[in-house]
Amino acid sequence: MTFTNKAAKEMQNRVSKILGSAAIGLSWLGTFHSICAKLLRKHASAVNLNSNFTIIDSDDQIRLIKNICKAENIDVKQLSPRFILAIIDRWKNKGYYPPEVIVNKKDLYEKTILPLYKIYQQKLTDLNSCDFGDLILHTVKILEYNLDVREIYSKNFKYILVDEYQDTNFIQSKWLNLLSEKNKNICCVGDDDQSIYSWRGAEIKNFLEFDQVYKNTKVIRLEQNYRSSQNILSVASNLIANNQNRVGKTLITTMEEGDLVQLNCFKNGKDEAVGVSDEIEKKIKKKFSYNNIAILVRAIFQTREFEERFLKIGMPYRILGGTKFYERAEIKDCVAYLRLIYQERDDLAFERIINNPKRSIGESTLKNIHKFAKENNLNLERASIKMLEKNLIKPKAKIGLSLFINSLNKWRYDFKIKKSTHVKLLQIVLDESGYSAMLKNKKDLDNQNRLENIKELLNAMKEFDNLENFLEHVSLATSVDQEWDGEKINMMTMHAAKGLEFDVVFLPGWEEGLFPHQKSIEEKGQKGLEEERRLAYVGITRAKKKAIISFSMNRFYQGDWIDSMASRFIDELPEKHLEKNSFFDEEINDTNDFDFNQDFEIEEGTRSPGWIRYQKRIK
DNA sequence: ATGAGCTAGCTTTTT
DNA sequence: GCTAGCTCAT
Repeated sequence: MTFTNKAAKEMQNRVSKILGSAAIGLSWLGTFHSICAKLLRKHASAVNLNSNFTIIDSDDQIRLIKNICKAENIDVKQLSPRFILAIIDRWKNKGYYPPEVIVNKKDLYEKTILPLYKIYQQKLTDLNSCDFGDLILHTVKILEYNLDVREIYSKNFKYILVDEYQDTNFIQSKWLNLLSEKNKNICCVGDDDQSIYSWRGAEIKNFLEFDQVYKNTKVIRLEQNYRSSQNILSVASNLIANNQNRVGKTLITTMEEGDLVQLNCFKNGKDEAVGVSDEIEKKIKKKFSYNNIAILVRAIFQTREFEERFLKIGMPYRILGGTKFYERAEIKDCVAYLRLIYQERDDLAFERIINNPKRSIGESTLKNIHKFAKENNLNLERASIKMLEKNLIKPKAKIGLSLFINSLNKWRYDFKIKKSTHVKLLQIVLDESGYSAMLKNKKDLDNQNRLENIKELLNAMKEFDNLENFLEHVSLATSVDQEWDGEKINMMTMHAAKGLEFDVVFLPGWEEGLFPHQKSIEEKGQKGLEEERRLAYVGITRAKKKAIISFSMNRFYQGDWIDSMASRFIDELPEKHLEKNSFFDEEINDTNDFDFNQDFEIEEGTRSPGWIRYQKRIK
C-alpha cells in the first residue's frame, strides 16, 4: 500500500524486477484509493451502488454542493462550498456516515453542514457516484458490516505492507486493521518527521501508537541514511530539531561530507529564477543530468517564474502538478461524454455537456429538467426523454435536446452492440457531437492547443484495455504520474516530491508567509508551524549531493509586489554547514558573504536584516 | 439563449 | 494575474 501512484509504480517496477516472471498478481499493489476502488467495485451493491459507479473529482464535488446549497437556500458566499467539503471530508476521514456524526453543539458551522452532508451523500448514491473519501469509507463499512466479506479478505491477504504510514488517517488505519485481522502480518514503514498531510486527516498517532494497537510488534529503527551527504543531513537534522513534537532520531550516513549547503539571497523572484538557471547553466549541468535536478517549491504557482525563465533561455523542464492534464476543460468534456455513455445516472456529466457544444439549451430549460427530474425521481437524461415525450420543452431547445438524446442512444449502440473500442467511440463522439467542429471553427491558439490535447488524450486511451479501465485511471490519476522521459529539470511542490530523490535540489522561496505558509500558521498555530518545518525537512532530504536554498526580498504575488523577509527556518540552519551568497545587488558585490544574524524574535512588523539593508540601499 | 464586459476574491499542500 | 459569476444588450 502506498499513497501516490508514482510510488506505487516505482514499487511495481522494483518488485517485478525481483520476482521476474513470477510477478503476476501484483494487482493488490497500489494506492489506498485504487485498491479500495477495486474492492468497492466488487461489493458495490452492499452500499447501494452499481459496480460501474463514477468517481467524481473536486470540481464535480463543488458543483454538487453548490446545487445543494441553492436548493437549501444557503448562501455560498457566507459558507463556501470548499469549506463545506472540507468538513464533510473530515467526517469521512473519521469514518462517519451522516447518521454517525456527532455535532459539536457549539459549532454553528457543523450544525448547518450536517444536513447538507446527508443530502450530498444521498445525491452521490442517486448519481451512482463516489468521491475520494467514499472509496475508503464505503469499503471500510462493507468490511465492518459484512463478516463474510471481511473473512475472505483478511484470510487471503497474508502479508500487508504499508509505506509512509505516518500519513495515514483514521479510516485508512481502520481499513488496514480490518484487513490484517486474521493473519496479523502487517509491516508499516514511516518517519514521524515526514508527516506532512495532517490537513488531509493524517494522524501521526497511528504511527506512534502502532505497537499498542498491534500486540507483539517488533520495532526496527532505521537511522542509517543511504541518500544524502553529511552536510545535507546535518542541515536537515538541525532544522527538524526545532520541533518539540517528535520521537527524535540521530541519522548517520555512509556518504561523504559533500558540498556545503548553499544559501542564496536575491532581490526579487525574477532574480531568483535567473540565479537558479545561471547556477545550473554554469556549474550544475556539467556534472549532473537534468533529470537529476529538481526545483521544489511550497506552492505550485511559484513554478511560473522559473517556467518563464527556462522558456526564455531554452532550458528543458517538466512541471509535475498544477493543472493536471485530466483537469483541462476540453479533456473533462471528452471524459464527461464517455462517462455519460457508460453510466446514464451520471447527472454531473450530463449537465456538463448538455449544451456543449451549444444546442440552444439554456439555464431555464435545464432548470425545468432538474425540477421534473426531482418531482418524478428520475435522472436528468430520463427526465429529458419524458419531457420531450410530453412536449414540455420549448421549441428551440427541443430540437437541440432531441438531437442530444438521440446521439447518446446511438453512441451507446456503437459501444455496446457494435463493440466500438473506447478510442473509436470518442472519435465518433467528437465528430458527431460537433465538438471537434466547434474547436476547429475558432482558429486561435487556445483552440489549437485544445485539439492537440484531445489528440494526446486519444493516444493515452490506447494504453487501456477498455473504457472501464480508462475511466478508473482518469479519476485516480494525478499529475505526478505523467511522463518522465527525456532529459528535463523537474519542478514540483515539496509535497509532491515525497518519496523522490535527486542529486541536486533547489529550494527557492524560503520567505516568511510563503514558507512557512501564513495560512498554515493562522489555522493551526504551533502545530501548523511544525508541519511546515517537517515539510522543509522533507524538501532538504530529497537531495543526494547538493541542496541550494534561496529566498528573495521582494516577490510578485497576486498581481502585486510584496516585500518579504527571510523565512524563520533560515535562522535554524547550522552555519557551519552553509555557504552563503548574496545576489542581492550585483553592482556592489557579487559573491560576498553576508551575515544574516537573525537571532531575534520574529514578530509582526519585524523585518530581517536583509530587508533593512535593502531599504537603506534604495533610499 | 448567448456573448461581451465587468468585478470580487483568490492559492497551500492532494488522493 | 486569473477566473467564476454576474449584468446587460442582442
